[in-house]
Amino acid sequence: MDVVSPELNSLLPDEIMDTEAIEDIPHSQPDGTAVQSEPGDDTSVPMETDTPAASGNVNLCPDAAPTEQTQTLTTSAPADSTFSISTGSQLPISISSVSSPLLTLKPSMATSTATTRTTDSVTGTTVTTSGLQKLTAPFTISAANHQIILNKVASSQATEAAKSAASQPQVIKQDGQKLLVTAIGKSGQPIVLQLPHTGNKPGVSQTVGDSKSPAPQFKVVTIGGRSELKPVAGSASNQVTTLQAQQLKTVQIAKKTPTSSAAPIKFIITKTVNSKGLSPQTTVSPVIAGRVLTQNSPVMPPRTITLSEPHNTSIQSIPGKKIAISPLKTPSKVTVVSVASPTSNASQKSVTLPVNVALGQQILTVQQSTSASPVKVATSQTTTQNIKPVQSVAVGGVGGSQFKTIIPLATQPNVQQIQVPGSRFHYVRLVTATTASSTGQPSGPSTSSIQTAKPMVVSTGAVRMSVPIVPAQTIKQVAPKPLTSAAVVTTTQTQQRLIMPATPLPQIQPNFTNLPPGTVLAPAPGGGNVGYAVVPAQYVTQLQQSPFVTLASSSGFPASTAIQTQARLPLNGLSTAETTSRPRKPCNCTKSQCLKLYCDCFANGEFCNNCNCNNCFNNLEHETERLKAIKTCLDRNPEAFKPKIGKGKEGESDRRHSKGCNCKRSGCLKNYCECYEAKIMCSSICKCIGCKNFEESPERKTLMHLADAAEVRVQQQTAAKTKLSSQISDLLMRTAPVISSGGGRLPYTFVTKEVLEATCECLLEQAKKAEQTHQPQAEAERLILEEFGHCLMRIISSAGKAKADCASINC
DNA sequence: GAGTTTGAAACT
DNA sequence: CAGTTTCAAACTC
Repeated sequence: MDVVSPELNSLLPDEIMDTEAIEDIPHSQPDGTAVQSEPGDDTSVPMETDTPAASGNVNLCPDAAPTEQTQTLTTSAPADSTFSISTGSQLPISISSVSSPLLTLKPSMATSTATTRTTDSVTGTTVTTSGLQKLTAPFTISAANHQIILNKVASSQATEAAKSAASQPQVIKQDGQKLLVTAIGKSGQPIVLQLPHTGNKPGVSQTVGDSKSPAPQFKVVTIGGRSELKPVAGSASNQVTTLQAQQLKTVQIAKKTPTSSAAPIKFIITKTVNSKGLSPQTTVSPVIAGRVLTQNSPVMPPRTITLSEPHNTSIQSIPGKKIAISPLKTPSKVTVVSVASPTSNASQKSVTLPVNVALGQQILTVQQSTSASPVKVATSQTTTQNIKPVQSVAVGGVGGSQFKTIIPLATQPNVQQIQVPGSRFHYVRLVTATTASSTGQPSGPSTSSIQTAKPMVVSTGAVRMSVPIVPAQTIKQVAPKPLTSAAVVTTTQTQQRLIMPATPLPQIQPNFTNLPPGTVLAPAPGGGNVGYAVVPAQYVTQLQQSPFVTLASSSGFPASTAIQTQARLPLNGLSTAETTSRPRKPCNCTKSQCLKLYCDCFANGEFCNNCNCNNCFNNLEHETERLKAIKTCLDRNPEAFKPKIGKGKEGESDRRHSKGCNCKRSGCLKNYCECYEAKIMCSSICKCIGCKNFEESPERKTLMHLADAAEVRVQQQTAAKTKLSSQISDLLMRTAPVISSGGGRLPYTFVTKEVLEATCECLLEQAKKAEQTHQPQAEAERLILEEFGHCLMRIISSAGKAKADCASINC
């Protein structure tokens, strides 16, 4: 059984995609401290650096172990862009340029004889997690669009050939094979590592198998286009610096073999961060489990991306391995990671996540297959163990499209949700509990099982949270765990959705991107053990608040409704700020069970929480019903859960309703109209009658003016109230202490009841006197006023005297 | 707060 | 695809 080592998990938050599955690595030492790589297996794949004139500098800095073959490639690039890659145990990639054009790196060959040998059986791409890493696959880095695409040859034969002739260069097919690292940050541009389409280059042979199998694209979606560099690599010598592809990743992607039952080819991208746990040398990783790390440092620590693929002879012989990855056509990007069933030790049992790319979504399938030979991953503390890759997929849609994370879950996986700092994505780490027990993972002090269960907290900037979550099946096993004070849960990201594989539901898989958050795809009857659960960001937040993933949690906690804290997902077409500033209205559904689009909560992919609905099924307790309802909605309208209001290219003015309204009586000037409600004009696609919601509409202008006026009034009133309140407060602040102390009392404070009565008596007495003397009325009034003046003078005098006395006393 | 109006969603 | 019904929000009183 495979369990992600705690160290690796602890490092994961920093990573976009992190599959830490390393399996079938022969010759791994039992203690697991180091995975030994076989020199013979090391297939040196010439890596060429193709650097466009305008591209940034690419440096391959091998650091290396003496035995390592490393090459340093430096490519001329724009001054602003620098890309450096050192292949030793690590592949450091540094991109210092944002605006630089596409940078294509073709490392001639970097082979490292590190302890860990992970070689892509198909492409020969090797990524080592234990300090030795091979980067044999050429890759392209486009700093301009924040995309780094690593193209990997998906030919099993290539690997086989490589094994047969180690000296022979492996074939790298560069067509369409991409490792896409997408950093959705400020620009929203992904970082793509891509193999150049150089075809066959000198020293590079292409295998037949490659031509048959479609070029797999591996897309790693990173979080937040931060410019900071993070130390990901373990060994000090090996460093990868990337301004935008900062995420450490260990991605093991099992190539799906459609035609063969043989074990799937695995493509492993291992970020050095993970290797930290594997390699004692690794020390740089900022991410520490249980700690809050601030990653918003302007200086981005170097990152290492390791591509490793365990050798599997059986696998290698299988041509035509495929990875179901959709072309990069649609803005929506989906990465799907499947975790093989932990229960099967049978060789080549691959649980390939059937990812449907139908919607043009980019889907990354990361699969971990259990092979006969156990994968030996050297961790500092653990012995040989199979590490299940845990993948998080972030789908970054253009124009506020949906972000989703699809994670295949093992049978009894533990999930750790990771919030990458600065990222708008939530990451989920899945750990197979059963594997931990079965593999007899070392029960060291800091056993991985325990650590994995613990929530990771990674803080960077405003968003800083990594919380373990459990898969849909094990949701009831979540035990509440108080968050640390440092843990700050923010859901500032725009629509974030996590798809957690729970059990297979093939019929829905094609619509992953359309699935609303919170969707749990139930396993299809007779299907595999891999399913999907679409977890909304809110859900992640919910889980963050209490859930504690226990590995051996067979005892089910009842599905906690408490964790269903309503989170705020951006509404259609609205920015996060807009949505976060305005809490969603609770629904009042009575008949729909909140499982129809009538319900705004459901329509927005949210769980009901603090709503006024009756007989609500839109919660975790009714996953099945909810799933079914979602499927129904999707069947009816595949885009049912997509935002209705698409963002225009340039600001709000271009926003428009995707379907248009059908208003008949409201003139589209009431909130009945979805266009008006969204504060957008009706467009040509609207079918409304008597529409007044157009630019030149006088009614609309009047309404707008009235609205503006009302708003102004409200603002003025608010300002006036605020001012008055402040004045009163100020007055109270000035007077209250005086009154209490007696010193410095204002004169009027001396006008007590007694003083007032005395004054009145004086005035009356003066009036009587004038009356007795038969003074004219005017004179009488003068005398009275004069007496009043005298009274005031005496009061003031007394006040001053009292103040002086008080002051003297205080002194 | 109850009742009415409205239009999207669901249904036929 | 069109017409009708259902539904819940928006609105009015």
